[in-house]
Amino acid sequence: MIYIIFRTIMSFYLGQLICSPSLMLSTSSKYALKAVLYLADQSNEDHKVMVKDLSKATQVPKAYLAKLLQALSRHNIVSSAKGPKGGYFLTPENKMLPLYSVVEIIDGVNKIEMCILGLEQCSEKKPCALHQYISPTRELFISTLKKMTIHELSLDLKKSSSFLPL
Amino acid sequence: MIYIIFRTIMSFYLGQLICSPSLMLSTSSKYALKAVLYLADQSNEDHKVMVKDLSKATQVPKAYLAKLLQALSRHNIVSSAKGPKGGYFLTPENKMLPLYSVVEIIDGVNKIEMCILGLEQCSEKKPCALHQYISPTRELFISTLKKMTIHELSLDLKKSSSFLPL
DNA sequence: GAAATAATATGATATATATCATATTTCGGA
DNA sequence: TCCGAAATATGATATATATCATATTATTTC
Repeated sequence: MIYIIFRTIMSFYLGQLICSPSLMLSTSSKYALKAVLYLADQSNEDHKVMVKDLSKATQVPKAYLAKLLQALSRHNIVSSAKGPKGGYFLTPENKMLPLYSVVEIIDGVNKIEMCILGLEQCSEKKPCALHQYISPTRELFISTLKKMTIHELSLDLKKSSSFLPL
Repeated sequence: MIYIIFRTIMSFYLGQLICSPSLMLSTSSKYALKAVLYLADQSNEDHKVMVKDLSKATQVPKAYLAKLLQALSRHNIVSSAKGPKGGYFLTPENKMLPLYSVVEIIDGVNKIEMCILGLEQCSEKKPCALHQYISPTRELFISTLKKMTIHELSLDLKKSSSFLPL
């Protein structure tokens, strides 16, 4: 309670919210990516991971993560098995998928490709004021997400050139 | 009401929310940028624009826009005058500011520069799995926002190489 | 084939964000 | 110098998003 009040005061002082989620991706997408990353590193057909453990490893609330994983599973981005010895895992085929697939399912294509100002009418032919300047960034972002496969990322983790999230 | 139900069903079907805000920037930043853009094109010291009119032009709810403008005004990103003949406007100095200033005030630096997975511990030295791949995009994004001045954008509008939002 | 396990499905709640409403201050003009 | 216009400040409400809780279904193991 006191914390909330403090936060509110500080927020006003700073003219912004504290500890708000970062830009670029939605919180949901971030959570999903974290989970997929963990699965890429730790799971396979013979070693499935339960939401419970995924939740601990990624610091994402269990039930919320479960919903995200269900969506991914429904769209065959991740694999799952019910019952004892069950859990989530990634098949080699899953690992070949680009990160884009994850974001696509969670946030949706429209969200990813939408004009930066959120203008429906904005297009190459009738660009908004920011369009031409932001286009390179957007294209780089999207092509990066499309190029990077889950597998690649897990290789980095194996050779320790990157680290798993807490 | 019916609409809400329809939306919910469709959302479930698609596995995602419909018409959700785009990525990259927060809705607030988008609104603020739209307003600033309009001001850059339409206002000067002798021709101030009231929130009411800004609201109409940008399709942003009046009271919400007011709050955003107040924050910008408090931080001298935009100028304002109270009373009759008052309103918001941009001075030449205001126009020299980069778009980054707007986003900085509305979303905050932390939000802009935060790790894409939202990991506090992520850094050059201890990068998360996405860090190295996303860095170019992030840097391009930030440098673009820092380079583009409000003035530049208004020039585009004048020579009609871009269009004002509805 | 019964019991336990874990994903799936669904609904309810909390929090953050966006939106609305109203009071206060400041300024210009009659 | 008083009235009205407009920004400012603040609080209240609604909506979207994130979080929690529970019931259902499928699968393994004994």
